[in-house]
Amino acid sequence: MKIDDNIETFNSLIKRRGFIWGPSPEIYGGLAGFYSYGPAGMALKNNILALYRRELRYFGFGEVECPTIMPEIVWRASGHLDRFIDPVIRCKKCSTLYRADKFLQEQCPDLMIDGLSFQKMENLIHDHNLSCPKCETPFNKIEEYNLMLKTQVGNNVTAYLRPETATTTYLLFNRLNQDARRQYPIKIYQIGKAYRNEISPRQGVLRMRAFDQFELQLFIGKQQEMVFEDFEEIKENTLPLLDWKLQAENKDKPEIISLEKAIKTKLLKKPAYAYCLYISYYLTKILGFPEEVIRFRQHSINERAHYADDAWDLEIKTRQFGWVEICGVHDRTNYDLKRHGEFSKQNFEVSMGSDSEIKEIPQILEIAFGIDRIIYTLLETIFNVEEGRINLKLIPILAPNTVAVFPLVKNKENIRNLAVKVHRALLENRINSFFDSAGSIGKRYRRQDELGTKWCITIDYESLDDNTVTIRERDSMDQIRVNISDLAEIIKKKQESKYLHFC
RNA sequence: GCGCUCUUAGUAUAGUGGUUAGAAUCUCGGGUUUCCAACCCGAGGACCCGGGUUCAAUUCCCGGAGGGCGCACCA
Repeated sequence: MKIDDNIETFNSLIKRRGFIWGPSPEIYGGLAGFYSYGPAGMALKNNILALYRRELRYFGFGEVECPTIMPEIVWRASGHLDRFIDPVIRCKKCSTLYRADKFLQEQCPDLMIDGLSFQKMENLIHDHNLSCPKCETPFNKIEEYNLMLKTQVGNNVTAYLRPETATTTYLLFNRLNQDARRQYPIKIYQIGKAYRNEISPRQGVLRMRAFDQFELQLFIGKQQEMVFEDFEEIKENTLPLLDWKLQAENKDKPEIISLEKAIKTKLLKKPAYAYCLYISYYLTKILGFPEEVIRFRQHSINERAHYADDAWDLEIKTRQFGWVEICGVHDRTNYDLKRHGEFSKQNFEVSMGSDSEIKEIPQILEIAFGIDRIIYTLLETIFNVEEGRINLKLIPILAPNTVAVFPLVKNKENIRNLAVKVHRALLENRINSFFDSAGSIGKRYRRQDELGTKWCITIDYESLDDNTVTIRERDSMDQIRVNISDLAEIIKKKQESKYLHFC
């Protein structure tokens, strides 16, 4: 079979090898914006999360998990109820849908539209005799389009599926404050599902209606943001930064700049925020993304979310979709805690240091990853076609199978038996080993290449005499011969040494 | 959500108003094979869903769902 190095080959691989399937439920035709992970995709996802959990212990983060459904008041306080419900107008004739506020602003650039009530916008549309640009028909009344999925709990209590995990983490603030014993900043993360009722989901898993988020929070004092101990350790690292000024000049090449310099030149205001950018870069790099495909892009002022003081997206360059945001780093100020303090009538002014007299509501810095976007962009980035061979260059600890074990030929019973024995022994050592004896040896290698398996172990005639096997490396296809008794240790060692040295 | 367009085995496709719906790859069984998708034998698997027209619909028409592209949307 001819294998082309193109995006179609990649797209079919994702399905064929059981990474991502959908839209689900496929047997009923699918519902747009919902996807399932197959065994390989789920193994990859779990491996990424396991790596992240391990790394975040190193950086001093704790993990929490909150309900995915929260009552209405939470979203009123967070601001999502206002911001996630869009006013839309529908043409009576062609039923084209427009965002009422954006449409008004476009038609009447001089008017101040932001913050107007639905009724006022409706009046304005009427007063200005605005009609559908396509067919000149007048509009219906303004309707609500709710980006949050609404549900009912118990006896008619209105609740919403969370559109982000972050807010649910903030609701734990007084508990976390107690738990942390004034050791600020409090570093906490949450991994879990979030839901958004996208108008028209596209681009596969990049815009799903149910997706996994991985959001890290720093609760931190205003002073501490400016004088931040952890910053000192990482300030010499360089990041590719594309600020909004460069963007305004229509440039898309980021400037490679050290964090120390970025602070000095006021490109970044706060060392603690710079630290967050670094963390997001670190977590991206350790998955095996090459530098060339990573950049940070700063949001312009009107692109920012309602809570943000500064915002940069970590973007990955993809073949299929251009630059894709996989992570947003947001300076949320004390907006969230202030609001939840007001709405819940709690006092979130706390002492963050040794002086009990000094109290303030903590600031929040947030690093928000979309896990499904990480997985898609990673797979696309490391997908390679080399001389007609598909090679998925996953780093070893992320690969669904750590190793695969083959008998060189399948019809020699003693070779096969030894291969099974070797495979079992690896499993005993809790190494994810996969056994395969179907087809030719070459075919089995190729199957594993498509899954990103770094090492294939083959038992041949020589093995029967001297208890050695070959280890074939995925990228070079070179083989080394080792003793069966050393195999598990060798694999474990190889696996560990293959990450942690990217910068 | 609008417009255009598409939807056939796991994957990528050919084709048809009456076909045993074809070839590739794939999967399974068997043979062969001393290391990179080889070969031989055998088997398996598909017309997105609903309605209409018709003696007969996978094929034509309408609607729905889903995908692609453009517009709009994307805290």
